[in-house]
Amino acid sequence: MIRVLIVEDEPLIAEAHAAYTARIDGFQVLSVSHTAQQAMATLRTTPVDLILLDLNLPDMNGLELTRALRAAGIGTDVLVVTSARDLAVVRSAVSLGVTHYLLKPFTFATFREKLLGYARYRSQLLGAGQVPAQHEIDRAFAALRGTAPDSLPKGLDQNTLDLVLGVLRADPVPSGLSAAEVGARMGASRVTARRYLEHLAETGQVVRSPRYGGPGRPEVEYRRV
Amino acid sequence: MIRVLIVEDEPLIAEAHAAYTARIDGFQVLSVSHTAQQAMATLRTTPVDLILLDLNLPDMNGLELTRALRAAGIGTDVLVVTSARDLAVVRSAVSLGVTHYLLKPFTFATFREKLLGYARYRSQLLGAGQVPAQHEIDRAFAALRGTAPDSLPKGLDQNTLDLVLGVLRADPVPSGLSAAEVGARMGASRVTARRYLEHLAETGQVVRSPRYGGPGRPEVEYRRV
DNA sequence: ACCCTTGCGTTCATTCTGTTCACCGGCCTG
DNA sequence: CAGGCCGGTGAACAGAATGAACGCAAGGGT
Repeated sequence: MIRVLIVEDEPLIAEAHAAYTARIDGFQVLSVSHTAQQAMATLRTTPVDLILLDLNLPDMNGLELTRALRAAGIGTDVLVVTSARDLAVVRSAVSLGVTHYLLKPFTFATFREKLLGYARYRSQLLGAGQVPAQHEIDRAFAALRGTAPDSLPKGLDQNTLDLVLGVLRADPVPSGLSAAEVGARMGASRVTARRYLEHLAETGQVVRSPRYGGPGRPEVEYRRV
Repeated sequence: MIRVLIVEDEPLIAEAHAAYTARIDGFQVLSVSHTAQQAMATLRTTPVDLILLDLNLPDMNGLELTRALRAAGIGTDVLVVTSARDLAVVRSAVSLGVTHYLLKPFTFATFREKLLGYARYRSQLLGAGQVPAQHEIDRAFAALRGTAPDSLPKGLDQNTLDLVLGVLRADPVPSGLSAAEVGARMGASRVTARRYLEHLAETGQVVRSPRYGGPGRPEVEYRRV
């Protein structure tokens, strides 16, 4: 059982994370802290395996808390949960040894994927015996970081999805593209392009809007957000 | 150009690592330290991107040096090079944010693989723009940790792998080949060809892309990078 | 109102994928 | 030398992803 400490100042969100964590086999929420001070105190008295850490705390930045932990010789693994889309923050987090970096908002599937990746890493290192070989270490590192992608609904293919996204990104005119245009540019049919565009629309990565003008039914154009 | 500091007490080995590093495109050996004190002093005055760190130093354990760096707010990335096959050491290293853990003795191929993995991680994070999305962070983490092991996974044979690579190289059309085509050209079944092509794809030596056209499910074509 | 035009949204045959499982040959063991 | 095991292969199969075809929806023109 992996013991988890949740550090999050917003009570509602902390509650949500706790509920998420409890739903995953092998994980157990040990405690919830709302400030960095509180977290430090808890960690001094209670053995914890993994910290779910919000970076935005009232009394101290989450990265500083991590640094303080490391300085104190506490090597507990940390999973950062934040809405900070800042490259410098990501790099700092990596250098401080956080196991994963999860951007808010996230779906339960994404959340679970990260926790399960951590569980894999853990079991591989613990189960490896006393004399790990290079390839065992590699496997453990890969389990830690190599993420199983959010599984797509049936009928969709990751390669094709990447192609569609590539076409949308590469479009010089940011006004949007119709399904037929996307299909032509990626070398597939309108039907296929549409399937993926609709998926992207449903998952909020793209917006649909009608394009009026000529005679006939208006076209639907898709634009990245 | 990635600036590298080598920290290794044994002069001969330090020299070897420096030579290895210099042989890899994009890496530049900035300095060599033989003690932790020396390394600290160098880092205070010189900007360094990556530290190749031997754990066994005369004046201080390498992990302690790393912890001291973090405590001092120095987030330089660290690649640990050691012969310590100790699980606790590996876990500590991870929690302190080392990018890779390389067991001595190693071949040049293994060494280069780790450095190139780091270079991939770096370029992905730097090139991502200011607003990374979750999947971009995931890709960067995967590049950092997803390693291609030297030894082939079970079920694969070096001779067959060479054959597949030969077929891909000999292809006059550089547009890519399907698994069935590769299989036919090497005199093996599609299933076998696919096994090896997928391995090559996972280790980044080959890219997969769908090939659309007529009715029916699209083919996957594999192309060397 | 009415028709005309044009693209949408869906269905379904088609083709290739991904996986499983039995087989074959070599190697170690008793 | 028999028997079991293991690593590598391919035949067979279930089903996944695509596009041609088609009826209908949604605009403009008169």
